[in-house]
Amino acid sequence: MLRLFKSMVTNLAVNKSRILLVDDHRILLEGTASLLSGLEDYEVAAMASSGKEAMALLKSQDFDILVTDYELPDFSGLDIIRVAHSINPDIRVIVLSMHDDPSVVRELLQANIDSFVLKNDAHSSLLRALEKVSAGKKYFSDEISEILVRQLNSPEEKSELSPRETEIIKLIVRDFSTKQIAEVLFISEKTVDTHRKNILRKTGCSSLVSLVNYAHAHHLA
Amino acid sequence: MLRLFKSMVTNLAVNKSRILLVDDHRILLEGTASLLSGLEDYEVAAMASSGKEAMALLKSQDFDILVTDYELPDFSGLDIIRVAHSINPDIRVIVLSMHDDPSVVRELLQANIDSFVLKNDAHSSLLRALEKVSAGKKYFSDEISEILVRQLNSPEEKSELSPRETEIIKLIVRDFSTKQIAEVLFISEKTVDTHRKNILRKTGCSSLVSLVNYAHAHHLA
DNA sequence: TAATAAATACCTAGTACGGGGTATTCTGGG
DNA sequence: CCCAGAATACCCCGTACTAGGTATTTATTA
Repeated sequence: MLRLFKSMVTNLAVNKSRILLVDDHRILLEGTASLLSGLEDYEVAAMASSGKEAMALLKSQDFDILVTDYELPDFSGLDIIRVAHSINPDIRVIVLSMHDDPSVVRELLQANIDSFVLKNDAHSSLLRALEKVSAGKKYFSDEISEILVRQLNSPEEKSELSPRETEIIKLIVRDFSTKQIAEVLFISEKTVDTHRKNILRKTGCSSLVSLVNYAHAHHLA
Repeated sequence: MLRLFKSMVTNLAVNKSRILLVDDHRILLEGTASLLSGLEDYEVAAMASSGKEAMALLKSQDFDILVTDYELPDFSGLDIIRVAHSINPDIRVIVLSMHDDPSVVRELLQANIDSFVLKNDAHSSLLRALEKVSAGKKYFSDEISEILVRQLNSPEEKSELSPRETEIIKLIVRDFSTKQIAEVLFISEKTVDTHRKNILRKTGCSSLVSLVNYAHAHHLA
């Protein structure tokens, strides 16, 4: 309603939805920005190629829509989403990810995102997502919807691992040491240690080597 | 996008370089096409999101430049490059990859590619690559150049793994400890230790965790 | 035969991991 | 309002791994 009013009295630029675009692959970042540059209702107000940059931008500017990658070098897309929501609870969040890992999808849904689009979808999926979330609706591309249905049909397949543990597994598989994990997650090494031990116990693994194998087998990496 | 694409195709001047763009992530594909659509000297003549599609296009049309991802679902980028070269030995090849794995870089160089650009480079790297290869020159982005230099500075490290080392990698991935490996191979723990260190050095891995990832990536396990 | 690579074995030292605990917030659901 | 689970943090201790070496024996091959 507010936007409708603005469109009547101000120029187009004012009521364009301000998008923050986040992806560590700058080629994709700039390409997507180029695709969106022709649209009337949206403008890419800023771009970031790391979690740190994204968070700085979120703190210094207002955005209507966050379009973010899930896999980032420094932070998880989830971290960025949490920060974004804490600053502006009404921000629409579209996650653009490469992997359709069910556990990731579940994590993100719990974070109350508005849309999930795979990078191998056509860009029309992204456009549809923008339309839908602008209208306050949710949008999930076909593959993601399938995953959702599959999860509903097999509730017993729930993971025993907590979100935090899943997060840490991924860092371990990416060869982050306990110390490094502590640094990027801003927690104590002792805490990471505890998580690691709990992960090994829950997965039945006896070492990081077997855990990496477990991660590959369960598509957690 | 369709309109955009059509305009790119119909807008062609006779001497524009015809580009075939290959990537399984269609969002990146279309974004990159959009980026290149403004250029005078090039036109994205066709796009493919799988190796199969790409090969069909290579057989049915002529292209001057192949811009391809390395990681594809059905074929390796390398396979496409070989097909491209076999059809048109003069085709320029730019590889756009996510990973800067030294062994992948080496493989690609042996396939006589003209340029290697990382996806997290700015798109200006891609533009520079297009210019260079059009002029018959090579272009490698900074990170890749570093890898090349590193390989030159350590020429004895073109090393492939010895049979014994391959054997030991498999045991490591199966979560055998140094002690256990020594037992099953009837050799000293110290020897296993030496092998393990040589393996880490040759593969460029820094820990057993990264080694397990390496093994999975190279189908050694 | 001389050179080379591979496999073998050992040394020292520091760091990280694995297994056993305990304990304090903090949050969501009943 | 309380409880369970999650996330946080710390303790000890022993083992395993990482990183820098050196050195011998055995094939292979130029």
